[in-house]
Amino acid sequence: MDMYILDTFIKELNYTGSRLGKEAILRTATPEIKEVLKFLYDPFIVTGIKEKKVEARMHTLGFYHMRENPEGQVDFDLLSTLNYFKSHNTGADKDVDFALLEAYRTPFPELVISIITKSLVLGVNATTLNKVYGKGFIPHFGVQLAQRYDFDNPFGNEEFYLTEKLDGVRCVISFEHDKDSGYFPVLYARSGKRIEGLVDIEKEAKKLNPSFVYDGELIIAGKGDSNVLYRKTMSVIGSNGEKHGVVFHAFDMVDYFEFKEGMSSLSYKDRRILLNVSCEDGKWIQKVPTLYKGRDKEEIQKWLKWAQENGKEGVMINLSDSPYVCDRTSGLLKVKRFKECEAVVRSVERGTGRNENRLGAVIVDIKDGNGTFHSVRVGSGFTDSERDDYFINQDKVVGKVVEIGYFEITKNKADSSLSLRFPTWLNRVRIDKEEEDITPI
DNA sequence: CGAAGAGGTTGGGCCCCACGT
DNA sequence: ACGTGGGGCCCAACCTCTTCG
Repeated sequence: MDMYILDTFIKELNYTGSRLGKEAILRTATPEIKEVLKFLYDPFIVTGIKEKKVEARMHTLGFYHMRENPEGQVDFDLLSTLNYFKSHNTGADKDVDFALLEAYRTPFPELVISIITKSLVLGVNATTLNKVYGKGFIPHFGVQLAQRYDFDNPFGNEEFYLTEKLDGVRCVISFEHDKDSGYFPVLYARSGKRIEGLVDIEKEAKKLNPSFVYDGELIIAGKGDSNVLYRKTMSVIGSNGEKHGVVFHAFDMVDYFEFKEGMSSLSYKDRRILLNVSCEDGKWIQKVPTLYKGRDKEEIQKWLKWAQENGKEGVMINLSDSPYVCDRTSGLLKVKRFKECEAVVRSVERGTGRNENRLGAVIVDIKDGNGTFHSVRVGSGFTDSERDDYFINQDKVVGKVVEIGYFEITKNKADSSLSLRFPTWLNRVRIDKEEEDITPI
């Protein structure tokens, strides 16, 4: 592959901000460039190598000050190099070293490294690539995702169903066919990655109708704080081998082929009836109960309150006439309440990528009931101008009391220190308060 | 002209893997 | 043998810009 052609292609792509313009440039890609794009955007290709490992090995190997290699090899077989990392992807030192040696043979070592670390930013994504190169170019697995319900901007006078918002791991049960074993269930995470080893659920799933796909949430069985159950679930799902004690809570079902196409012909109302009659509650597979069905929006408030009082994450609004869409949709809405607390900003941290020369996050301290401080990073919620401003004028925030939004308090497993889940910057600096005046969480 | 879509940042916390001690 | 840190993924949040309707 001519590395200059690749470099020019990428520069052109980055030069235009227009999405339609990017599409036009993508159409000019050579088959080899398309392979590089496939490598970059296929989420199932991982290399185990990111910036930190690269930096560390650059240092060790003495590449640290070599940023360019104008004498390098222009005609370079990049695709074989990339292919190597498809199978050598545990991030071992020898593989990082190989990546560096290969990269520095070309005139564009940084470009090659950014491809291997999959950190090259082009302003396109799988959606655009598939639009240009055809469906299936980048494998895409989509499940229906909810939009946030806005109490100030509600939907019309439509019928809806309320269900509990479950805090676990999203899972889709689909069926495959095999000459020897017939139909057998396969479990997928939201990303399309297979979840293996859930043998109890797989066994029970054989009773389901294999011409449908079942959508639900995995949660460890048992009673207790939803925070604790969530983390136990993550622990079990994340580990290798056989997994036991996890329940699949089914909340939807879609025809197998319609799921593949991305949309159901049946409305939620009809799918729910189907689910009620075709999915029998068992030990490891259970239906998510309907909390309310009707048009009275007061019920949303009522059930949200119920959820909060009972330690639930929130509630889901399923609009009766909406089809199942394998994407984020306004036919499914999530309702949950965020909390706010006070904190003191300790330091400002530089960001990466588009935030390279400005604030990426701040490190704040929250205070517990004993007056002990706990460190939390907050990096979401800043506008670009706030990132610029607070990076240059750090005095505006460092040492100041601010307000932080969050979903829930988390406890560190090892040392019982506290932190916040989904922390966000609200840009409320309390000039009227000092560190001593912080309200404990 | 406002809504929706697409893209790119950022968080906590879990596991596995590689590596140094 | 054991602790530590990086990478990948699970849960996300939010902002910005372009295009659509």
